[in-house]
Amino acid sequence: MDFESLSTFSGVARSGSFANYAREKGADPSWVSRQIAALESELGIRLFERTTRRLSLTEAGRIYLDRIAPLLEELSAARDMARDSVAEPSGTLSVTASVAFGERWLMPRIAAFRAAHPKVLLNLNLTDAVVDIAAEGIDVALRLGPSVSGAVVAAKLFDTSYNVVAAPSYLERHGVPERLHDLQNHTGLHFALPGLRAEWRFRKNATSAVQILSPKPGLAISNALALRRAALDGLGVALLADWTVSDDIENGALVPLFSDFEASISGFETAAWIVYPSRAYMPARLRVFIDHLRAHRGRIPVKS
Amino acid sequence: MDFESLSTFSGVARSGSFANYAREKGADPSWVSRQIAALESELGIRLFERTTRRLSLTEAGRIYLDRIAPLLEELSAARDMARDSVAEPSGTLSVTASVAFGERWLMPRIAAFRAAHPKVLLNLNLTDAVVDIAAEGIDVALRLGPSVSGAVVAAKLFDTSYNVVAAPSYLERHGVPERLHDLQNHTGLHFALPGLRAEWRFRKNATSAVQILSPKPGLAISNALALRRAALDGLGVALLADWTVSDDIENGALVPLFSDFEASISGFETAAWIVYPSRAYMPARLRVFIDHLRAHRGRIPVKS
DNA sequence: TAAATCTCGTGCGCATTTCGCATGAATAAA
DNA sequence: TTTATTCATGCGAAATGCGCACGAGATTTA
Repeated sequence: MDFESLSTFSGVARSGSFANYAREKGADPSWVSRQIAALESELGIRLFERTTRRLSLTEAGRIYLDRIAPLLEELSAARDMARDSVAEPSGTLSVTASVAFGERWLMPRIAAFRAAHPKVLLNLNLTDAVVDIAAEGIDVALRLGPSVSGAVVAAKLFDTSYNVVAAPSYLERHGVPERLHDLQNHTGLHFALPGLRAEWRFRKNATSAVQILSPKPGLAISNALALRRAALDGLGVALLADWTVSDDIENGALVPLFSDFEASISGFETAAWIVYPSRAYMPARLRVFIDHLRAHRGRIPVKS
Repeated sequence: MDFESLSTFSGVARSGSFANYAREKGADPSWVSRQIAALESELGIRLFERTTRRLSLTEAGRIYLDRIAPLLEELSAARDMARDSVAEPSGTLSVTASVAFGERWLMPRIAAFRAAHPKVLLNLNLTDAVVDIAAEGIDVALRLGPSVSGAVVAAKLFDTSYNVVAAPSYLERHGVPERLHDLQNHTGLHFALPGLRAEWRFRKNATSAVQILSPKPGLAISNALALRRAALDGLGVALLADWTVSDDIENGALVPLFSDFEASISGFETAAWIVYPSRAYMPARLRVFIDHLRAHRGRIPVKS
C-alpha cells in the first residue's frame, strides 16, 4: 500500500473530483484514477460512488477516510520528529501571504533565512485569494488582520499603522496639505475593494474623536503595490500601510503627511499575524521560520 | 512512501537483523536492504546504525519507530472497519494453537467455518513453541491454560477434564483396574515434559482429598497425540484430556477408567482459552471466528 | 593467527510496472 | 441535439524493481 494512494484518496475526497485534484497536483487525471483504483482493489472495497459527472464517498469510503486522515498527519509528524532529532531543520515549508505583503515585507527577509537554514525548502504561495491553510496543506500563513478559522494558532507579528503619503513631485505641483481638511481638495488614490468605501479615518489617539475625510477620487486600484507605484509616480496622495512604504519614506521617494495622526481605512487596530495549524508537534523548520520572522520584524534595507 | 517499507522497518527492528527478517518473510536480503535504504532516503535520516555484524536503531530511528508502530495497527484497523461496513467478513486470520489441539479439536471445526465464511483466509500456525502473538502478528491463539502476557484478552472456550483411558485390547490382556490403587500395577503412558513428574492426581470432588498415584513407567512421550496413539495401540493406560480422546471413547477405541474421579497431571482447574490481542476495533473475521468456535465447542464427529 | 562464516551493500540483466497521451463511454448542461 | 466535462482504459516508451551474484567487513572458531 502506497501512502501516495492514501493522500490521493484524501485529496480527491476533499476536492470532490478526480480531475480537480489532478489539476491541483499538476498530474494526469488517469494517474489519479489509477491510484484510487489500486487502493480500492487493495482494500477490496469501493471508496467512491462514480456517476461520471458526480462523485460521492461510499459509506465505507467515509469510514476509511475518517480513520486515515489523522494517520497521515501523524505520519508526517513522526517523520518530522525523527528528522529534527538528528539534523538541522529540513524539509519543505509551505508559506502563503498576500502578493503585496509577500513582495514588500516577506521577500526581503527570505535571503537571510535561506542562508541560515539552507536545508529548508521554501514554497512561497503569494496570492490574494483566500486559502484554507488546512485543506491546502499550508504550513504557515501571513495575514493582515487575524481572520482565523479552524484549529490554528495566530501569533501577532507586528502592529501596522497607516500613513498618508505623497511623492515630492506631487506636493511641489499641488502644495502640501496643512490640515486634515485640506485633503478634500487633493487627489486621492483609493483602494478598490468590494464593500470598502473611499473614506479615510483619522484620530489623534485611541480616545479622541474620529474624523472621516474623502479626498477627490483620482484612481482606484485593488492592488496595494500598484497603489504605491501610483503614489511614487505623483498621481496623488495615498493611505498605505507602513510596511508597504517604509523604505520609500526612508529614502525620500514618498513623504508622510499628518504623521501625528493615526489613520486607517477600516479599523485602527490592525496588525500582521503569523497563522499556522495547531498541531501536537511543531516541526523544527516551522519553529525556526517563525523565530526568524519575529527576529527580523524590524526594518530591512530594500533594493530598488 | 510505502506501507511495505514501514512494515519492513518495524520487522527488522524487531528481529534485529536484515537477514533474519528476510528469512522470516522468505524474501531476498537485498530487498530488505533496499527497502530500508529507500525509507532512509525518503526521510533524509539514518534509521539503523550498521556495523556489518551488528544492527542497532539510531536515536532518530527509535523515535520514528515508536511513532509509526501504532500507526501501522491503526491503518489495518481502518481497513478492517471500512471492509466490515460493506461486506461479509474477509481478509486473512492468523491462528495459532498447539499441534495436538490444532489437529484434534480445531481442524474438525475448520471446514464448517470455511463454508460459512469463504472470504476469510485462515492461516493456521500449529506449533508447540511459545509464540508471542503480538510480535508475530497472530490474530488469535488457542491456549490450554491462560498464560497471558501483554495486552491480550483471554476468553474461556471450555473447561477440560482428564481421564484415565486404555484400549480394550490392553484391558483384555492386563485386566481392568478396579480401584485407583490398582493403577500402580499397570503400565502408564506418561507425558515427558521438563519439570513434570510422572504422577497422576485424583480426587472425588473439589473438597475431597487428593490421591497421588504413579503407574509403572512404560513410555514417556512429549506429544499428546503420540501418547494417544500409544494408548490406542494398547501399550498402557494414559491420562489424557477429554478433547484428545473424546471420539475414541465415543466409538469404543478407548475405554475411560475411574470416570467418577477428577484427574489431572498438574492442576485440576484446567481449561482451553481463546487469546487475542486487545484492540480498539475487532475485525469482523475475528469476531465470527471466535463466535464459531464457541458455538461449536461441543463434540464434533471426527473421521479416522 | 588465520580460516571460516555471516552480514549488509551494490552492479547487472531481465522482467514488470508505471506514466502520459489519446481515445471512448456516459452523463449533465446548453 | 449538441457540447462539454468526467472517469476509465489501450498502448508504447521509459523507468523502476527484483533476484542473483559478488564484495567488503567483522565476529567466531580452529
